[in-house]
Amino acid sequence: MSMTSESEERMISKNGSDSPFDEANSGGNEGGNGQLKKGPWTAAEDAILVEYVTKHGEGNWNSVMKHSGLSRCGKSCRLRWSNHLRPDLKKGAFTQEEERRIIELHAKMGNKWARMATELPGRTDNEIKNYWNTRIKRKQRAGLPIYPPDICLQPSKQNQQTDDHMNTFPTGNAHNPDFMPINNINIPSFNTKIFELNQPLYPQTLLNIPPTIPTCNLLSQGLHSSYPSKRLRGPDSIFPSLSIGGNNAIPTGSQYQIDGGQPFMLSSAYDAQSSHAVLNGNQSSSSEPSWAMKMELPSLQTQMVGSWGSPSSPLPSLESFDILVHTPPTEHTQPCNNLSPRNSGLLEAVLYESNTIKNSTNNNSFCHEAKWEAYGEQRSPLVHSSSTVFSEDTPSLDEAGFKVQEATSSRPDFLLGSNGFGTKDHSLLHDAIGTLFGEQGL
DNA sequence: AATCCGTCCAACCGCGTGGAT
DNA sequence: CATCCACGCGGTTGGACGGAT
Repeated sequence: MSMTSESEERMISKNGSDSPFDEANSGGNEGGNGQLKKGPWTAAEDAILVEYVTKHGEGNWNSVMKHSGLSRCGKSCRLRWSNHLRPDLKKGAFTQEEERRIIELHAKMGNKWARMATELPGRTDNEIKNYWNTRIKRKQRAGLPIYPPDICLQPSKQNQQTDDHMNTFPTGNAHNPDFMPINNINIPSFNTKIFELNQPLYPQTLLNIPPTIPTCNLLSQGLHSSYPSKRLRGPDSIFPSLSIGGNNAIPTGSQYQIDGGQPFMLSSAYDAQSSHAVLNGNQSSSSEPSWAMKMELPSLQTQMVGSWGSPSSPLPSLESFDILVHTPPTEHTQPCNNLSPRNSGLLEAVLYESNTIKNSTNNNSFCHEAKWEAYGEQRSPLVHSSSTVFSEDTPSLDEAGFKVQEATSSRPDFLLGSNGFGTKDHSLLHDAIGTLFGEQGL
């Protein structure tokens, strides 16, 4: 980008007074010297800005800077206006209704603060963002679920009733903090104890485990933004589609039981017609949120999608990774055309490769094939290896107090609640990488 | 009383997008 | 078509504040 006004402003602010308060602050204006002021706004500055905007209207913020006498950049003016000076702003703490709305909206949209703000009259994106960030931190510390189950279930019902994309569960939640690694949330939080714990907070439907929990959302988080937006960036745009859906890891209709509780089905939105079903926004948007998993499981999915899948993750591209993973079993190596370079399958691939190496060493590779065949489909090792890895190598989930009983068929454990790379998974990963680089002589 | 620590929130920063030229 | 520019979004930072030690 060229030297925009913002660039200029950055230069100025860096080269200019280091302290936003050096003087200026007496009235806020430095006007003449060309240096842009930063830091807190003064009442005088506010007054100037309000007067200017009242007179000339919003927009053209750089001209505000030029003509109002404020030595604030246009961006700063816009922010100040929209976050604090706008007459229609609602001040004060969020009401309970607003809080609930925020939770609902976040469940639907993920970190789309600006869009959420449009649904909450008088509230700003910054306000909502701050609220959410503090709230989520608090909940994470407390080991509580981010979403109350009833709210999480809502979009499901809506989805079943309408095709309205606005009602779809977020598929762009790779950036959703809720799905980021939550190290301090223990797997046991999934059992009913956590629900009891939550009762005072979310008195409704806490034990109302949905009869049908799709797997697709687990995998699709962060891959698509379902609401119309002219600004698709980050996870919304970098995952045009992943091929996981074409190789759904969980057999459709598998039934599971948690701690002897009510069995529930794991249904997959994947079907033969839509090989991208799981990760395709349309498909996933028609599916339900797997609230329980998202809330409670710092699972492999969570780890990978939330952290590894993050656009900011300094991970090697798939291309570079392909250099590392150069010997996948051919029969499992479906062309993975849809695999984004930032696909969360990266870790899976590492684990897969490691495991493959290990097992080939131990003449155990046959086991992988058998297991995959048990899933009834061909799958890309880049996508599904972790299921094999974890089903083989991950110790019993019971250790973490999270017991999942599969009623009908084999399933990838990681989807049901790996312990989110706890100690053992870290060692597993370490082991895997060690295997990859060490045993392969790299 | 002093210090530490966590929370809240205003503001900043980097970047992407779309319109204008 | 390329470039410039304005705008907006989401993430992050840093200071103020209050409670705990």
